[in-house]
Amino acid sequence: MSAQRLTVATWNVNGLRARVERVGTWLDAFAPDVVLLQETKCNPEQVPAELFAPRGYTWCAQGAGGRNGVLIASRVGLEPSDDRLVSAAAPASEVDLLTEPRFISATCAGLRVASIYAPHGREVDSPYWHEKLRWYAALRDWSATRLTAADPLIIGGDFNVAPTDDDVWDPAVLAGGTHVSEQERAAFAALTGLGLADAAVALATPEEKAPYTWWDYRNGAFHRGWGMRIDQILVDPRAGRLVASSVDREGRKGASPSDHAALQATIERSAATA
DNA sequence: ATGACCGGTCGTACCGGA
Repeated sequence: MSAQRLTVATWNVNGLRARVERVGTWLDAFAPDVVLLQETKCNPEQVPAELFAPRGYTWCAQGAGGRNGVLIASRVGLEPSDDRLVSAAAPASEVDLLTEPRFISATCAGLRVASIYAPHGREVDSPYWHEKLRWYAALRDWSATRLTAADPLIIGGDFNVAPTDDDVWDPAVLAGGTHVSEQERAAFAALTGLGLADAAVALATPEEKAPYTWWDYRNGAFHRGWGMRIDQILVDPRAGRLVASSVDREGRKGASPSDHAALQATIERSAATA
């Protein structure tokens, strides 16, 4: 029985139009089968088509102006979905982040994949932070529904949560802020609690913990190691066996990087499930 | 290298990011 390997990669590019050259270099180097981008900061019609078509990718995108924006590109087939995140609860203030382009899903090679950009939250207990939690509840509900469907589920993106203290450079410095609060961590844990594996954690070892994916532009944070692991790929075990995960630290170096590094995960699917 | 941000915008300062 043969096996098929499939690599899914996620990257918050912080402006796709400003990152065309780097994204192209990265696609050529890693050749991911499925690409999940966040913070494209452009409308779908502004997506640089020359990035994808010549490399054999088809893509779909959500975007509205110069903020947020998510995209899925695939070279193993792509069937877009118009699913949206829906909340049973109304927003508690005039702020409604479920209307922003932070979620898109598609079916690629028999897998349902989603590219997500979780809200930042700004400050703990602010209206934006409460919206972050409401957004997470909607993502959990959507994920639970998808896990009852036939196609295995993979969700990748910028979750804007560091799931444990191991995922930040200094818990004491960050205490009291967003990304590390008990409520945000519980919201993230509700997703893994559905049975989705955090790929980087699943493949980490005692000697090499799951690597950071984000470093602040300011204060030389990257070179000081002041990072956080806030980008994840969550994998339904039905999708296959996790065999590799890596973070492209090189892509965070040099001139004009994103403040996020790309994260790749490779699964091995049996021929029976492919 | 001992110092340190960036993209996008009805813009040339400001917002939002994490």
